[in-house]
Amino acid sequence: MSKKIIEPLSVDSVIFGFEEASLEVLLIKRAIKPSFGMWALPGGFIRYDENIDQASARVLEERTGVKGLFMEQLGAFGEVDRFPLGRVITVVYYALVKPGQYKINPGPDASDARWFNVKQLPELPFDHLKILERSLSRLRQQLKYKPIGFNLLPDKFPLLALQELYEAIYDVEFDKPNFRRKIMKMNLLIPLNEKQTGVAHRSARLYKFDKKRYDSLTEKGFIFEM
Amino acid sequence: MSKKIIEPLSVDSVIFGFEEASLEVLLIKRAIKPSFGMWALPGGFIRYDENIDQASARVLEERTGVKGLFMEQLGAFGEVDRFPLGRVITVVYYALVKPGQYKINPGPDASDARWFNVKQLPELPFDHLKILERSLSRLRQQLKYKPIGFNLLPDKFPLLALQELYEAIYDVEFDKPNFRRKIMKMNLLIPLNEKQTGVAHRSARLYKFDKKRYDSLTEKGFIFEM
DNA sequence: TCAAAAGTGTTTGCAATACACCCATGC
DNA sequence: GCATGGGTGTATTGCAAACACTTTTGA
Repeated sequence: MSKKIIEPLSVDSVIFGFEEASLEVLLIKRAIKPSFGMWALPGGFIRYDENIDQASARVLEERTGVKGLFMEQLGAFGEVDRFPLGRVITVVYYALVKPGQYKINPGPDASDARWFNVKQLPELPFDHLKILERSLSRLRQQLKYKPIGFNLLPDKFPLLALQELYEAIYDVEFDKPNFRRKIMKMNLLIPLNEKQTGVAHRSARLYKFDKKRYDSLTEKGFIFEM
Repeated sequence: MSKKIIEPLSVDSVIFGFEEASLEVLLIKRAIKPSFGMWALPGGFIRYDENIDQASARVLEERTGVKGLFMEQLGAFGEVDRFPLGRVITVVYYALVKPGQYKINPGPDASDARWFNVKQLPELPFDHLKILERSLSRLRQQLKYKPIGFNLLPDKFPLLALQELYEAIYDVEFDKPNFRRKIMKMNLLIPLNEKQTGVAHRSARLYKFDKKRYDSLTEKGFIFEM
């Protein structure tokens, strides 16, 4: 595979995770200039023989070890002076990873990588803060009418985990009984014959997302709405 | 102003208009190779001294004569073989124009330009059909919770025009009294002391969109929803 | 037996829907 | 007078919000 890159074009990734009931984003500590040593979004350049989706998927796999991560394009960012060393336009993707199914790898251009709570971000270089804010608002928007939140949860989860996910991302609180009913009425969850273990209270039933059912309902005009 | 361009990067515009109660898109007839003579989306290259928004705004003004058209970025399209003469990634914007406030100009690379009903499109070159479909679905999505539909109507319009706009774009029918009440309850329209003229029925009151009120309501957490 | 979360039941009020009806205008 | 759209009134229904309540588990 040729590694010849398209010079004025990069991809950057906003990787979201949900850990300890709060929304987190994966940042890398830059080991290259410019902005050496700063925490920043992971990224890379686009090669001549791959499309932009593939470039983004490659970067995501490099950093998380996961193939086929959920990702979606946010858009292109192209202020004239956004990158100090030259005119580089970047295409941004945001991605969602499930807890415990990845292995963080800083990559060749970074000395470290870790999760940051989206409410406690370090100073970011270039236009990365703007990119992150836009990703977050797109995520919030998408979550309202697409069931992509399941990509932030383990395959099997109790209902409260789903509720906490929405509460953390929108910074609101829901009534548990009502939330429960709303979700169950959609018929998008498959109840499992498994329960939580090791909790200091009544253990909850686990569910998994029924993607097939969602797809078939969507074809019939069903619209997911939170 | 330097006209030096960034070679592997173009902008394309999906310009929507609302004419005769149906949603239309502006296409140009290509007067350059490749795909000479085909109807296609208008576009151009990005210059070194402008950001991508500016590049898109420039293209939009070239074709419609209107400065400051409503526009929003759809995203970047970058299949390896999308353009036959070389690797060109394009950043797409969709724009909305009000009836009668523009003057169509094919531009230097086209021999003609005209509106096409989105349901009766000619054959399009490259990935332009995919781009158009994605623009349309983004437009439908955005229209649901942002009052951008007013950018497709004249400044002064009767309520039925707004209803017809939503009906045409979503291909549904609404109950007139209910639609009316729903809109009026939002308090986003300023009733004018003007009426339609030259219609063969009772003339309707005209309204204009109250952008200031929308902005202030939005700050307070109001969410527009159709 | 207490804390904490799981899970059920029920009341209430708002808002979308459906539809009957009268009003104004041009031909 | 009749066709066409403008515009108002009102009954019905469904559903989301609020909250009281019982159940299960671990410590």
